[in-house]
Amino acid sequence: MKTLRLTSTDKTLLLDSRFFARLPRPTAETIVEGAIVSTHEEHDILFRQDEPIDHVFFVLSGLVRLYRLGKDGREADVAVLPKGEIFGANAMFLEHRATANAQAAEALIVARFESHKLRQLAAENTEVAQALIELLCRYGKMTEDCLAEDRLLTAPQRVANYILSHCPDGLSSFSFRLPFQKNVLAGKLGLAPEALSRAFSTLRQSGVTVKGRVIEIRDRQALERF
Amino acid sequence: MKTLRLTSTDKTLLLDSRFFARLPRPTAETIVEGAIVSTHEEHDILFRQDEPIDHVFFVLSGLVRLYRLGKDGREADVAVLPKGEIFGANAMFLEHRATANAQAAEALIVARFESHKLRQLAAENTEVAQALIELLCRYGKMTEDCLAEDRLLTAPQRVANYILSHCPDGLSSFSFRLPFQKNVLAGKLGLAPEALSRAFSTLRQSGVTVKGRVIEIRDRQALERF
DNA sequence: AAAGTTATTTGATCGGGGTCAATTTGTATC
DNA sequence: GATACAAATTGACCCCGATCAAATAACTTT
Repeated sequence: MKTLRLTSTDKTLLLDSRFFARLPRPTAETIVEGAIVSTHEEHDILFRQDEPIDHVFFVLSGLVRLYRLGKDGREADVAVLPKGEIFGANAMFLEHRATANAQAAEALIVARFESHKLRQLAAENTEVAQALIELLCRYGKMTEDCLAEDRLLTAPQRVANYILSHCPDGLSSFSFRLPFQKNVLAGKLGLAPEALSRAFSTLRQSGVTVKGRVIEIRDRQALERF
Repeated sequence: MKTLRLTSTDKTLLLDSRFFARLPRPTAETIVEGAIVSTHEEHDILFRQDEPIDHVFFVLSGLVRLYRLGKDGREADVAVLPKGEIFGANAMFLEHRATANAQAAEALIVARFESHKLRQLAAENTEVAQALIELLCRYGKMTEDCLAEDRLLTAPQRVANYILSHCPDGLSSFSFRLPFQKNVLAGKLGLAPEALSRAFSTLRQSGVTVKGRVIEIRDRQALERF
C-alpha cells in the first residue's frame, strides 16, 4: 500500500459521483479536499469484518470485494464495488465496526475520508444526511436484489440477468466486455467459478457466445425468457 | 382492513421504539399524532413490489412479511418484521416504489405515516435524518446477514443460528417459544417448510427438542459447534 | 517466442435441499 | 370430546450446484 496525492482527475471523479454530485459544490469540495488516496495490490485487505474502522472509502479505480467469512474459512461476497462507489459508510452508524471484509479484487486506488468528520457533517448538514440516506437506500436495495436472486433464480438465470443488465434497451443483439475476471463475477453471483462456466455454456443454446472476457448476445428475447 | 384510532398503548409502543425514541420528544409526538392505524387479516397484502406507495409503516402488533416474486410465481422473503419494526421507509428515496411485496403473516395492526411529510421532515430536521440513517443501516445489515447466511450455511446451521440468537448469553440450556408459525420461519430462513422440519430433526442429535412451537435446548455449545 | 503462472473449462461425483404425496399432529369449532 | 381443517412431518425422488481432479486456455515475464 502506497499513499498518493489527490490528482485533479480523482477530484473530478469524486465530485461527479452520485454521492458528491448531489451536494452543494462548496460542501462537496471541502469533503473531497480531506481525502487520503492510497493504492493497493490485488488481494490486499483494506479492513476486516467486525474490525473498528474510522474511514469511509471511495473507489477511484479498480475493484473492491466485500465478503463475509464462514467458520470453515469459506468466503461469501456481499458486494462488488467498481470505480465511483462508496463503501464502509454503514460502519459509521454501527459502532464503527465493518460488517464485512474488504479486499482489492484487482489493482486498486481508493480515496478515504475520516468517518468521524463525515458523521459530524451529516449530523449538522441536512444535505449530507440526505445524500447518505440515498446511498444507504441504494445499497440496501442492491443487497435485497441479490438475496432475492439467490433464492429465486438458478445459476444460468442469474447470469442471463447479469448480461441483460448490461444490454442497452431496444437492442436485440449486442456485445460487451466483462468489467472484471470471471472469478469475481462468480463470487458476485454467489457461484463457484465452475458453476459460472457451466452457466455460460448452458446459455450458448440461447445465443450467448463467450470469448475470453467478451460476451456476445445474439437474441435478447431468448435470454429474457430463460 | 379496518381503520382504527390510535390508542395510548399504541402511542407508547411507537414512542418507545428504536426509531422514535431517539428523536426529541416533541418531534416524535408530532409525527406519531399523524398516524393512521389499520388492522389486517392474515394473508392481506399491504402493498406490492414496484407499486407506488406513499406511506411508511410501523408494526403495532402481528407480523409482516416482505417478499419478492419470481417469474414463475415463487416467493422469496427478504424480511420478516415483528412488532416495533418500521417498513416501507426505503421507498421514500427510491421514487416511492416499494422494493418488495408486504403481506400480513398473521393478524396485523399497523400505523402508517405519510411519506412525503416524513421525507420533508427528514430534509429539514437533522435528528429525523439521523434516525432514518440508523434505521437504514440496521436494515441493510440485516439483509447482508441474511445473504451471507444463505451462502455460507446449511439449513441446520441456519436454524441453529436462529435458535442461538434467542438464547440469552451465559445460559447453556434454555427454552423458548417461536414467535411465529414454522411456515414463516422457514420463509425467513430461505427454506421450504419441509427443509426446516428436517433441519430440526437433524438438530435433535445436538440436544434440540421441538414440541409444537416450543424449542428446548439442552446444550448450547453443541449447537454453536454445529 | 518460450516458459511459467494463473484463469477457465470440462468431467465425474456427491450432497443439500426442493417438490410431491401421504401421514401425523395440532388447533379450532361445534 | 368429536369433527374438521390447517400445519407440520416423513418418505421418495430428483435436480442444481459444490467440490475435486485434470486438461486447456490466457497472461506475464523474460
